[in-house]
Amino acid sequence: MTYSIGEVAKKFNLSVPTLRYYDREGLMPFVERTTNGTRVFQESDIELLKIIQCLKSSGMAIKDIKIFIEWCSDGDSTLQQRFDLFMKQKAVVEKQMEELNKTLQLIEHKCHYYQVALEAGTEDIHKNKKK
Amino acid sequence: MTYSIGEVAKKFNLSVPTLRYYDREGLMPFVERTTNGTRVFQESDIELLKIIQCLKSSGMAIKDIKIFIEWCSDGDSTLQQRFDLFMKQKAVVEKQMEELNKTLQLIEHKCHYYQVALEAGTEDIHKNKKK
DNA sequence: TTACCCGATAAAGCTAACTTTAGGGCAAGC
DNA sequence: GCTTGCCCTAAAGTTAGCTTTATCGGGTAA
Repeated sequence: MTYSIGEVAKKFNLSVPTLRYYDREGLMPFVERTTNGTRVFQESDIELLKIIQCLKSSGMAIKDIKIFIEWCSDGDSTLQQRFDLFMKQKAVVEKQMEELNKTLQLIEHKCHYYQVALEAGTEDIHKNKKK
Repeated sequence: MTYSIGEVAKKFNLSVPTLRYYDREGLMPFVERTTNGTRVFQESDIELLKIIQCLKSSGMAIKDIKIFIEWCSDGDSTLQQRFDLFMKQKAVVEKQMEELNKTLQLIEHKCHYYQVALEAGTEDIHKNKKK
């Protein structure tokens, strides 16, 4: 099973120019071409794209993902680097979740704050409470 | 207790130009000035900055935070809008946490994948397993 | 055979969120 | 009175991550 760039775009909910941009940036060096230059995506390219998407949503920059892709091309000699990268990225995401939790708590507090203010018809209800 | 822009910058781990940029963008219309134009931050400005930081880390754009700040200036007539905004943002952050969880799971899977590959000395261990 | 998709490239354009640069003011300490 | 360190503004520059535009080629259906 192979896919055209348009099919891949739909699958990943990305635009076709975005995929070509990723290719240009070196994120997809494995994608084959037909004789007239049309990209042909294999199942394995789809799998790699999933990982690229994953690293992207963990906040990794494209130029850093590119380095990982290069490590993939380099074979077993880079296993340690790739392991380290994912361990580092695991810590990064865990940190992000902590931060997001704090953010959520403040937002929930504000929801409650405005709920009470709405019921009272005025924000002053909070000022009075504090004093 | 009041603070200079430099003190606020340290407190929030932001640069001074960034704070001035926020001010220019309309995020800090309440901050007072001395006669010669120097900004003087009150405790209440610090509190508002915390909320701005919170909205920022939930992914809200500066121009949208500005709208919220304007609502704050408009008083009780905008209580409903502000409540709605935080409820919406709560949903946004919950969605982000879901996504981040999926990302974390894939990363953890990859950690394990490379752990096994490292122990075997080659990534081929996974290719063999699949077949 | 002409119209219409789909594919391709190169290059320019865009937006957000800052940062940097260039210029200047005021107050304290040596 | 001069240096140092903080403050100020306006305007230009930067970076990432795309998107848009212009121009082209190939395959198929009416």
